[in-house]
Amino acid sequence: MSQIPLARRSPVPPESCNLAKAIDIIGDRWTLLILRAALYGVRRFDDFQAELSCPRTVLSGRLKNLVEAGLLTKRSYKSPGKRARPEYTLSSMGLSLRPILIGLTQWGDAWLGQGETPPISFTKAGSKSAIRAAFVDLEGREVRPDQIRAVLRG
Amino acid sequence: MSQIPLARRSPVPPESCNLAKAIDIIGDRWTLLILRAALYGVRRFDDFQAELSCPRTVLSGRLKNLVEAGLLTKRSYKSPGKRARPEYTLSSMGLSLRPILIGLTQWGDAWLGQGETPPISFTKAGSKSAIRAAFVDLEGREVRPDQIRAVLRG
DNA sequence: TGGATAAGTTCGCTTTTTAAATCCAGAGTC
DNA sequence: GACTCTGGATTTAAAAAGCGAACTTATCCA
Repeated sequence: MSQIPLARRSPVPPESCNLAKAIDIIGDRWTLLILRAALYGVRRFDDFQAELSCPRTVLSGRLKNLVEAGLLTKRSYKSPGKRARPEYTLSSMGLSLRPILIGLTQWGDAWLGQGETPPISFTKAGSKSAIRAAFVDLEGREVRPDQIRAVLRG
Repeated sequence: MSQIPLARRSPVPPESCNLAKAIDIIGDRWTLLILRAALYGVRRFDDFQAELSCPRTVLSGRLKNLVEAGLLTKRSYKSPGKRARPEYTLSSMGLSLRPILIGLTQWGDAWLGQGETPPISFTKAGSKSAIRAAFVDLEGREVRPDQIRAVLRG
C-alpha cells in the first residue's frame, strides 16, 4: 500500500533531474556489476572479464564510458618482469557510490535473500554490530523514512 | 586515489550475491526511470509513457517484470464516470528502495549538477535543513564511510 | 450506434549485445 | 634484430532488444 499521492508527472522533468542523469551513467547491468567488482578491489581488464563473464567488447566499452564519466581512473601498473598495463581504479567520484551499492546490497539481503544469512555484511570499524543505510540530518541524527519531505527548487 | 586493496576476484561470487541479484532486477535504465516516476506518484500506463518517452512495448514489458518481481502492485482504479483501469503502485518492497534512489539523486547533485542548485532536495518534516543518505549504527548514530568494514559470511 | 479514451499488442525496422576470432603492442628470449 | 608470448582491445556476423507507428480491445458516454 503506497502512501504516495497520485501524480500525472514527476515534479522534476527527467531532462533536468540529476537522478535521471545518474541513471544514464550507471543505470546498466554491466556497468553496475563493474562498479561492484571495482569496490571489491578488482582493477584489471581480464579480472573484470573473469568476474563478470561478459563479452570483452562490452567490458571494453563500459570501462571507457566509466573513465569518460569520471568514475574510474585509468593508469598503468607494472609487475616486476612484466610490461606495464592499464588498471582501472575508482576515482573519488566512483568511491562515493559505495554507500549506494552497500544500501542496495542490504536491500537485496532483505528482499531477495530468502531468509539466508547474507554472505557479506557491514560493520563499524572496531565494532561487531551491523550498520544500515538511513537518512541523517545535519547533526548526523537519523531521520525516519516517514519524516522525509521533498522540497522543490532549492 | 582508491584505498581499496587489489583483488583478482570479488569475495562473493556474483551468483550468490544479493547485490548482483538486485542489479538483475533494477539494473536497467528504463526500470530505474519507472521506479523514479513511481516514487513521485506516477501510477498509470500512459502517464509513465508520457513521463519517460519510451516505447510502449518496452514500458509494458518492464511493468510486467516489476510486478512479477514484487516491486509494483497492479490493481484497478476507477475515476467516477470512467471505466476501471489498472494502476501500478509501489509495494513495500519497492518503497524500500526510496533511500537508495534519494541517495543516488544526491550523488547526482554532487557530481553531475555542475554547481547548480539541485532542483529537488529533502528535509525532515517540520524542518528546513537538508537531510542526506548515510550509514548509521544500531543506535541511529552516523557511521562515516571510512569507518565501514565488510565482514564475510555471517 | 457511434465516438472517445486508456491500455496494451502487433508489426517492420534499427540499434545494441553477444560470442568468437582476430589484431596489436611490448617484454622477454634466442 | 627476429620470434614468441600475453594481456588488452577491436572486428565480425548472428541473435536479441529497442524503437515508433499503427492497430486492437474494452468500456463509458452521447
